Amino acid sequence: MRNEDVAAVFYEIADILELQGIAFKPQAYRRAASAIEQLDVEIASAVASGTHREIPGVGEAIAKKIEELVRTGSLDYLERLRAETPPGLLEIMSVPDIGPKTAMILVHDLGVSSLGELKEAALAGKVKKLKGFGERTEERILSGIKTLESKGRRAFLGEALPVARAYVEYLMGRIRLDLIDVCGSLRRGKETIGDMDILVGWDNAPAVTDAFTQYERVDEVIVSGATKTSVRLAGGFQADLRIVERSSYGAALQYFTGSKEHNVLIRKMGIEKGLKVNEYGVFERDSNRKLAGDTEDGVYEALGLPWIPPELREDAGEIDAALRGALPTLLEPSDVKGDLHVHSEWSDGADSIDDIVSAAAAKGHKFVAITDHTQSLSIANGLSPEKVLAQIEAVRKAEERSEGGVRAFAGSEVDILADGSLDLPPSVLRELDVVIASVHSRLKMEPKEMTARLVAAIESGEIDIVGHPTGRIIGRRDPASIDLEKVFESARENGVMMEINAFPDRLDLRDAHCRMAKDNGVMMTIGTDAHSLRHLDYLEFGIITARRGWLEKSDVLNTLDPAKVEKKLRGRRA
DNA sequence: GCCGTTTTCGGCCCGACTGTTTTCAGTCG
Repeated sequence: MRNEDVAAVFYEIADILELQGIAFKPQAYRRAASAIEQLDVEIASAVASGTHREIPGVGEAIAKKIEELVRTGSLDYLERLRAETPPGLLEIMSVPDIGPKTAMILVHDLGVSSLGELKEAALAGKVKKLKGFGERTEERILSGIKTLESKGRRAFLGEALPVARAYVEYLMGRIRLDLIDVCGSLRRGKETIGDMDILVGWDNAPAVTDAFTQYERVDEVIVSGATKTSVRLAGGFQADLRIVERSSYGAALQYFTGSKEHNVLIRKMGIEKGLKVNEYGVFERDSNRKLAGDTEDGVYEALGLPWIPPELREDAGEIDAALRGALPTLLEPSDVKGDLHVHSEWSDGADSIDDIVSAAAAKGHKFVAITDHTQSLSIANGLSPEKVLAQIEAVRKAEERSEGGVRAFAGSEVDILADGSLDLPPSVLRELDVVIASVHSRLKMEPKEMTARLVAAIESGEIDIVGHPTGRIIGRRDPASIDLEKVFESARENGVMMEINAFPDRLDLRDAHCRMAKDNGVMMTIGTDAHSLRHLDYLEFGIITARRGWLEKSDVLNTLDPAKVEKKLRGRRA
């Protein structure tokens, strides 16, 4: 069982307990689930060493359940909970505005047992006749079901960020705003986004609300009050606007950035210090005197903490680290000097090497690596050994022709074949400046086999980087079953690096795995996996992922000057 | 179910908005 699988079990338990009207336990299970998700070791090895009991939020009862999950792959307790849950309840609770109480009434008093039946009942006007229900509630339920049907998956960070930035730009064009930020999971850089939160500090709330709801991409205004408005954008994406007085802006920014779990800890710290923390500021409980609120820095300072970067605010040990003065100095976008994974028209990319080098120069890169696919990936027009050698010459010439002073590395994204061997002979690999090795086939191997396959590639001594190490595609393909700690150990011993693939639907390694790699002493690289020039912009998402993985400048190869990058890469042949 | 410079028992973050209400519960973030 992977950490995500164990977390999913506890999230489901929390949902069912909540449905049963049980208080506090759901939070306890959610806290444990979230901690396990963020864990920087494999849960199985934590159990093996007995350290799973030390995970925050994991006590005696949950520890036992983790052991059972790791040992048997399933959990009796969850099976029992499922069995006693009326069918359709969880599904019905997933409708916006239907929580545990409402869902229970619908199932019991109306006798519906699926979303479809609920919709039918609402359309037939049966819902509004229930005690405590009315016309508006029935409409809301129908609209909620419609939302659910049209919404589909969460958006990738790479999709949502440009939409949010366009919205902010529009608002700033309508009204002169100096205090406006995107907050929520977007500001924290989560890999997928449920909805976007925009915060505005201004004294004329109605004008901002009007501008917000009049945006051309707004399909529907869901709620609109004095300080809070929610709309649905074309395509089903929800956007929330909060307006606060300027003097509360920092507190609101902190509050609406979240995560919820991080904020709960912040407020508990406040309580211990006799303070009340809300979106308006930090107040003394007794006198209600305001201690902070206009800046986010000030809020943390009032609690005796340094400012914590949004990407770390996940209740993953950041508050502890802050108290100890041990927060990492995170990688900054300006630290990153180039892109280490780009495809050209030689394989399945859209652009010429010349155009890629020029585009990299225009973006201010100091280097770019051309890394096309190899022969066995015929679907992507993979290159034969002869073509690889020819391409090396082509890259050298493109670099000479270029005017931006960009160093162009001749590389390859060589396939790791099923037996762990590489898709190009050593004689060719040794001519290359950079060798990324990736798995593109037979992704569903058994964990032992897949781990051995990656370790064999790492131990070959012919590669620099493992590309998109888990092979996951967010929302579509699960990560391969791999013992990542074994892979990282082998990588450290052999001086091989792990890629953060910045493509929006990959982000692989993901945040928690970056942290795991770092803890295992492995160096990381960032590559866009660009297949066209506009994909070169994806570098940002790799940087955000690195930050969420607690990575510092010194953990990432891309922060070095070209000469030093080259020296490090040449190291594999020494 | 977890947790402890106030606690090993008794707490557990905080406020906006809505709808169906005569004063508040449910939901959300």
